[in-house]
Amino acid sequence: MAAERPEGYDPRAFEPFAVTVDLAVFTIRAGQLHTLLIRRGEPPYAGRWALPGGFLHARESAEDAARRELAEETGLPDALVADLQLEQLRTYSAPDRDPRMRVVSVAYTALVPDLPEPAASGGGDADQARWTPVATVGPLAFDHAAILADALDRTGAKLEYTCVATAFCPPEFTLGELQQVYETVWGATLDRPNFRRKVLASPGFVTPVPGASRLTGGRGKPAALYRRGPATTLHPPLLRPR
Amino acid sequence: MAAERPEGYDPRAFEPFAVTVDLAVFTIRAGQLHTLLIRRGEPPYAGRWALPGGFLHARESAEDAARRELAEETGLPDALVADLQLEQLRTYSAPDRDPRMRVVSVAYTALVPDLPEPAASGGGDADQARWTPVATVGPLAFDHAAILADALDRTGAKLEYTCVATAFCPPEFTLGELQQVYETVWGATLDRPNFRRKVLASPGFVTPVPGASRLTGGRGKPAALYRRGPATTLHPPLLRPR
DNA sequence: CCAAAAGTGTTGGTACTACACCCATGC
DNA sequence: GCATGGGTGTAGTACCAACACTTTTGG
Repeated sequence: MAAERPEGYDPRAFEPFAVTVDLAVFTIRAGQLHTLLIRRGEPPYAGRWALPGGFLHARESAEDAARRELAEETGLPDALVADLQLEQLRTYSAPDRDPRMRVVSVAYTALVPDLPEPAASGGGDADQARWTPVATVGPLAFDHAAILADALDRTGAKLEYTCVATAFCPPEFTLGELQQVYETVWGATLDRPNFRRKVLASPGFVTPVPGASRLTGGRGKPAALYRRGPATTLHPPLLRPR
Repeated sequence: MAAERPEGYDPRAFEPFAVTVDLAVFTIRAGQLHTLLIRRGEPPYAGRWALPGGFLHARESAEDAARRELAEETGLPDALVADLQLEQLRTYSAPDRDPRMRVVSVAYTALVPDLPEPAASGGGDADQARWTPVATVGPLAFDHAAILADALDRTGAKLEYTCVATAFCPPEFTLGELQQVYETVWGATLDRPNFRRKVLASPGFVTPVPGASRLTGGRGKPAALYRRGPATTLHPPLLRPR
């Protein structure tokens, strides 16, 4: 309550916490949902895989910190990272989630198109960063397995009623590629004609690139290309099969 | 990234933050959506209304802190508060959101049935706590107006696809009362026969109390009574009128 | 009887599922 | 030609909004 708010910097007036961000970064590679993991070089959990993340700087919001960490981990230019899909997931604050000290972590979910493997961090203490299929993720450091599970749930749900699926695709994509995003994240197969109609019936979900087309599997009719549209929510929603 | 995680309690390894919870507590009184506000007794924002909230204790999760503050502000017994609807909204971390120091706040939304006016805090420095119609809320302290707006958006959306509406009702309620919850939060009128059918068609949303009935407006046929059912999500969703 | 609130029935339109079918390309 | 993937058409169904109607109470 307001009565407890500190009136200055008196260190007795509040408990000091460290605040971090953790990132669940998803992409689709070779028809499988992957997440970016880094391998810890120091205890606790040395050698364990963990979600990328880090401490908030002194005058930085959690979202700014998340974008900064994302740029560092993926090696993407900051300009590109600035308009990537980034959504606050939730905050994890169990007192014992970090064995060393009290750390409260704000988790974010990022959806990115297929990117090159992150450059090995030159001599850093995190010895590697790697895209890992979510199906093969083993035990993670801290409570990161729970964060990852929450992020997966939320991402699956968001596909139903928002346009975020396009964040997994390159700037120009085919409806078949967009459908594969849904099928991969949901682990379900969808009817192609109906998927197509629902997407095109949602105003602002995708906009056609006139005249452009691309062969996908080497064979078959070249598919028309689309770009992400201006809409962010999906009316009506594209519901998962039961 | 993991490399930046502190290896011990070295105060130079991380920026110290204060962590608080803020609560957007909603109830329905006399057909209007109300929120619980407290009046600040000290600067900054002395005399301004603010959301209830407070600092995390040393070994307490954000949700535990939110329930503790909720019990303190509403005067409800802890046992009752333990199973009230409480949902993490999001975390607010702008560097300047508190003029005195760096404070990161985890916001929660709570939905409660109609309660008595909170007892005046005996000689505390927060001089009053009061239920206020959301339509008449003026400027608030800190970024609490933004938190309240986010909480309203989320609550309206959650009514569509979850069963939380029953949290606004007493243990036994009529379908008319449940419908008023939707109409009040959404600011829309619904068709009674269709509302009734949708609610009863959602398995586990409500369970009938056999034989029980109650007069609502003094006149008219007494309405059957229902209790909250075991379900938490609504299939199919109960969508807002466009 | 009348007003008010609860509850039931019916109907027309919309939207969606599940298919069958046609088109364009590589081999 | 045939396999493969893109794209169109359509019939049956399920759902849903709108509104007419019946029931039960108080005055």
